[in-house]
Amino acid sequence: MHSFTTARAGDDRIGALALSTGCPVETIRYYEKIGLLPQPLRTTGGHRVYGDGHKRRLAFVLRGRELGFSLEEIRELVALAEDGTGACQAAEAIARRHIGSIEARIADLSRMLEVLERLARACRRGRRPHCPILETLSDATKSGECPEGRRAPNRRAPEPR
Amino acid sequence: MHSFTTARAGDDRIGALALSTGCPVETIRYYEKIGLLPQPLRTTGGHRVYGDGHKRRLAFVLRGRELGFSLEEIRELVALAEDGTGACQAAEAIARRHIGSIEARIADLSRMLEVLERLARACRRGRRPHCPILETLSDATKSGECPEGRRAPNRRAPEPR
DNA sequence: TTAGAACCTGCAGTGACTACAGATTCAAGA
DNA sequence: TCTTGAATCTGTAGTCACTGCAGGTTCTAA
Repeated sequence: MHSFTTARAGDDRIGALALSTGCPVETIRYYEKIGLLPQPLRTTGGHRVYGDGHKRRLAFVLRGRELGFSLEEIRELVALAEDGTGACQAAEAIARRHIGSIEARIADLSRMLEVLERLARACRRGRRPHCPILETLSDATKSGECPEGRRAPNRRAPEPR
Repeated sequence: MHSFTTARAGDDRIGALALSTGCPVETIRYYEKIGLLPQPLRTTGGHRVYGDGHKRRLAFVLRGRELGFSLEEIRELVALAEDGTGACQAAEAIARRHIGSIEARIADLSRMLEVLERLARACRRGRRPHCPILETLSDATKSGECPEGRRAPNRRAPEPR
């Protein structure tokens, strides 16, 4: 009937899996390539066939990404989920570390926002001889500076996008 | 005395410029390569020599980065700063757009933070049969889900780092 | 049988750097 | 003048998490 090497009810091709999870096909293949998803079965022609185990694993990864974990962190979390002993403490440690970095990023972004909104308001009030935004960028002694003065050199980019 | 093609008081080598701005040497060269900084003069041996104009331009770029602008946005802002006519309105538009994207990123991060903190607290309260973090990742119908249910597929990564 | 959708592999590009190799130049001391 | 070692040079590759494309193969429905 069909040419699956091992076909079961509920098996999906990559396109169907992409559709049901909202994860692009290319990304699924990428996750497999870097070892975050196990290799699925194949049809005789070489097309991937996913069973329930694969689907659960992909969902795990995607939920991790929604919470902002890096793929390396997710890799650790996957290992913990499959291990068991002491997993909860280790998972909590990963989460706390991640929470710290999110808080730091929010703090960074909030500082930027504050300065930018002040500058944009100054633009709007207008009738200044020069643009407050461009002046601030051209010369930090002008209105845009942070209250605490010159900040430490930024080794990591503030907004890597 | 020295071998500058055109030497002036206040001229700096790349190392001194890096030191005074806090911007790594490699990054300065990178900005030059992508055309964000103009090509500096050179010594007869080929070492870069920076004058005040270059220093001001680098400072402009770095302040833009501190405010989270992308290098492309900074490129536009540089052009506006050198142009003049209507520059303020254009600069404000760029800033407002940037403000919008920062607000969106803060909102994303705040949502993540909320879920993560709830999960980490649940871990700490402990004595559960299973780890709340790992359970949430394994099965979204558990405690970690957002109130509005399954979110739209995330085409852009939530935290690209 | 055939058309076309879906899938395959492999590679290149993104942004904003960062790191390295291997060569050259510079400045200061002997 | 010579030497030493720091600073600089160019060019390339790696980072993260994908995304897009070229060129080929397989699958499925009519």
